[in-house]
Amino acid sequence: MGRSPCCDKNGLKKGPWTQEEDLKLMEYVQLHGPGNWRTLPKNAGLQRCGKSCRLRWTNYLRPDIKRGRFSFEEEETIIQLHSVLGNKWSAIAARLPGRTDNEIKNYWNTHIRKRLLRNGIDPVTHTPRLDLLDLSSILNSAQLNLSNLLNLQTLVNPEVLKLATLLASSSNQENLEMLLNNQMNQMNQTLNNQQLPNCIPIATSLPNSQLLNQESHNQYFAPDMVNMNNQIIDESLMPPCLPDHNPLILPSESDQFRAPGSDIEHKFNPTSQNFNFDSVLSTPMSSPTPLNSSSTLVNSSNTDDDRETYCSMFKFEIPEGFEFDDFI
DNA sequence: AAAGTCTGCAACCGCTTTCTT
DNA sequence: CAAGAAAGCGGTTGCAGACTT
Repeated sequence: MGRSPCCDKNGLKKGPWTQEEDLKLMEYVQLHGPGNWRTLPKNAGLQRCGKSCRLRWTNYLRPDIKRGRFSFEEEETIIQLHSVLGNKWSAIAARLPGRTDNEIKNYWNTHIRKRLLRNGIDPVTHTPRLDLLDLSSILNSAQLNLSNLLNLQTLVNPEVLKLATLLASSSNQENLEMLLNNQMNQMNQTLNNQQLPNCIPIATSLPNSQLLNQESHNQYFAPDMVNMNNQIIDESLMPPCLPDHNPLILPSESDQFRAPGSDIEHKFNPTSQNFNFDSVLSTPMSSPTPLNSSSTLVNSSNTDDDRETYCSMFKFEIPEGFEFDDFI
């Protein structure tokens, strides 16, 4: 037979916890440690279900819980992880010390999700919502080479569409045309060269100050982290910023990088002293239009509602056969 | 100032997985 | 091995406070 019931549901209190109840629970857990929630309410003198006690402890009373507003880095991390893990809040919370899955879930639903929607990005797929994209204004642009777009229709770059959505919503037609022309130049070069087997660099105009801070960076690129070939990656060679859609996959030795608009290739080689991401980033772009011409639109402002996050320097494709569930 | 609406979040609900007997 | 409860988890709700009309 199975266990006996954890509690008799009749007569148990529900709803908000009082200070007295919190105190009883905290004192009991401090003495006996968390766990054994079945017998805890009775032993602690609480008229609560064990499940309720466990939730109260894990979501509110635990001493290591970080209180207060989510930082910019935390928010960025949540977005990046959600693009990979989806609504696996506990898995996301495991990588955000001091934050609970419930807290992250609430923050996602009340803040991040709304902001993504407002920016025309589907919060489920993390891709632009094409139904909101004003394509007619793009296609009617006098300066835009329509044939280029049509030729590239099989290479729709989600990053282009994402940025185009933002720009379209800002009614800044000039910047939109500049950006699309720039992106098309880059894609044409990629097409011509037929390279970059596993990794496609994505252009951004972020200054280095908006890359991940050290703490967040260390969470993903720990000193003992290995690449796909089980080789330990030198910390100094790790990317300065989280990859966009797959922050937990590091490049393998066969991966190549190229700065946007540049002809110079950089091969990722953890054992080489010649490779570093800064050299990729500092490679001058050959495009006639500086990408940072749109920086006023994509820069992070750090205000409450409009902290747009464009931390993506590189976008990594997920290797075939890679199992997220195994990874998690 | 009052009523209505919106927002944020703690807590609950119900399903699935894990564990105990 | 099976039954059934505990634990874990994501979705949803209810309510207090903030904001708007």
